[in-house]
Amino acid sequence: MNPPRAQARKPETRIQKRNHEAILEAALDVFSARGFRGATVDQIAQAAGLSKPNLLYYFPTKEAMHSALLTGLLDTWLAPLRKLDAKGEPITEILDYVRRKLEMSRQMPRESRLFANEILQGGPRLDGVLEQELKPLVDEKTKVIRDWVDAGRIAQVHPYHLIFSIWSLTQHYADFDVQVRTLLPKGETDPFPEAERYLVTLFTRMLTPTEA
Amino acid sequence: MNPPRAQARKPETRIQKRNHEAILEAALDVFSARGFRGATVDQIAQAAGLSKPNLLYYFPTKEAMHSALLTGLLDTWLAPLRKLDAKGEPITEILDYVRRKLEMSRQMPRESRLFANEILQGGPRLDGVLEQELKPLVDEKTKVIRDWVDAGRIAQVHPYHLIFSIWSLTQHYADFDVQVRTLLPKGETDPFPEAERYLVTLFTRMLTPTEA
DNA sequence: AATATGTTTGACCAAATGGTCAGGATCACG
DNA sequence: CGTGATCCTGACCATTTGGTCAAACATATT
Repeated sequence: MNPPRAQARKPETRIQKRNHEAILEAALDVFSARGFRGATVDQIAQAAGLSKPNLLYYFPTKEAMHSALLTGLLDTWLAPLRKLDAKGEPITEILDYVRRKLEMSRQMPRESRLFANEILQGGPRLDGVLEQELKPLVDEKTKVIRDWVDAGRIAQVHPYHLIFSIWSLTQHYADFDVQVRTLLPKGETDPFPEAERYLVTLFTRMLTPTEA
Repeated sequence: MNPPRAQARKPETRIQKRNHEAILEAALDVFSARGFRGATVDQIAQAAGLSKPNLLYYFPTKEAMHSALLTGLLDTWLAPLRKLDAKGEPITEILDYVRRKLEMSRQMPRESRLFANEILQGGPRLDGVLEQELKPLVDEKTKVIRDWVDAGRIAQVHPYHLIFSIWSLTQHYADFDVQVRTLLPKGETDPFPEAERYLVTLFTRMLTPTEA
C-alpha cells in the first residue's frame, strides 16, 4: 500500500527491483543530458516506459530520484582513486589511475555529466557529500603522492593539483564530448585511443624525476 | 514604441544602453549559475533591478538574452587563442596562452560556466557556433602547433589534444571552483597562484623537446 | 475463492513560469 | 510647452510541471 521506502528494508519484490532500476536508468539519461532543473518527471517516466504517477510511487519526489542517483553512483565514481596503491610503483600507479579514469569517461559519460552538471552549479544538491565523502579520500591519496615526491620517486608536483589535473583532463572527454568530436578532424571518430596516448605521455613527462 | 531590435541599427539611447547592459550582466549571473532551463526571467529581472515585462521589452524572449550573451562573449572567450602567434617562440607562446586562459578562468568564471553549461548539454543553443567560429580557429592554430612539432621546436604532441588539455585544465578552475575550494587544504584560499605554477611546470615538461 | 498486499493510472490541482497587453509615465526635441 | 517617441508596469493569460488521490488492477497467500 505504501510506497516502498528505504527504511524498513523489506525484501524487494521482483517488480520493485525492475522498476526501481528502470527509473534510475532513465533518470540518469535525462538528468545527465539536461541537468536537474532541465529534466522533467514526464521525460523520465517516458524514458522508463512508466507513467508519471508510477514514478512517484517509487520515489517520493524528483529530488529523491536525483539524490538516489548521486549517492548511489558516488562509490563507483571514486573507485579508481581508491585503488591508487601506496605500495605500488608510483608512476605506474598514477598512470593506471589516469587510464581507469579515462576509461570511465568512455564507458560512463552520463555519470560524469551528472556530477559535472551538479558541481557546475555550486553543488546545491551535493552539499555534504564533497566534504564528507570526497575530501577524506582525496586527503588520504594526496598524502600518498606527497610521500612519493618526498622520497624522490616522482618529480616535484603539488599533489592536489595533480589530482585536479587528472580529473579535469579525463572527464573533459566525457563532459565536453560534443566539442571534442566537433573539432577533431573528420577521420578520428573515436577520440579516446589518441587521448589515452596523449595523457600517458603527458603524465609520464610530468612525473618522471629529472636527473640531477 | 517598438522594442529596439537589432536590425534598424538606430543609435542607442543612454537608457537603452544602460538597461541592455544591466540585463546582460544579470543574465550572465543567473544563466551561469543555474543553466538556461534553471534560470527564470524573474530572477534575471530581479538581479537587473528591472521588472519582468521590462526585460521582455528589451529582449523578445528568454532565449534571446541567452543567445545574445553567448554570441557576444564568444570573441572575448577566444581572444587568448587568437593571440597565439606562429612567429613567436613556441614554448613561450603556448605557456602565455595557458596563463591567459587561466587568467580568464579567474576573472571570468561566469563566462566559463555559461559555456560549460551549454556544451555539457550538447550545445543545443550553440549549434552552428562550434562548427563555424570555433573549428576554423582551432584548425588554424593546431596547424601552427604541428609546424612547431615538425620543426622539432617542441616535443611531439597531438596538437588537438594539446589544445583540449589546455582548455580542460584552465577552465577546470572556473567550472569546478566549488570542488577545488572544498578539497584544497584550509590555508590555501586562492587556488590560482598554485594552479599557475602547476600548469606552467606541466606544459614546460610536456613541451620541452627531449635531447637525442 | 477470498482476502490482503502491492502496483498502476486517469483525472486533477496548485504553483511556477514565459510571455502579452493596454495604458500610464517619462523623455527628447521643435 | 506640446507632442510624438520611448520606456515602464500591473494585471493577466496559457502552458508546463511537480505532485496527489481515489479507484482500478495485479499478485501472492491462505
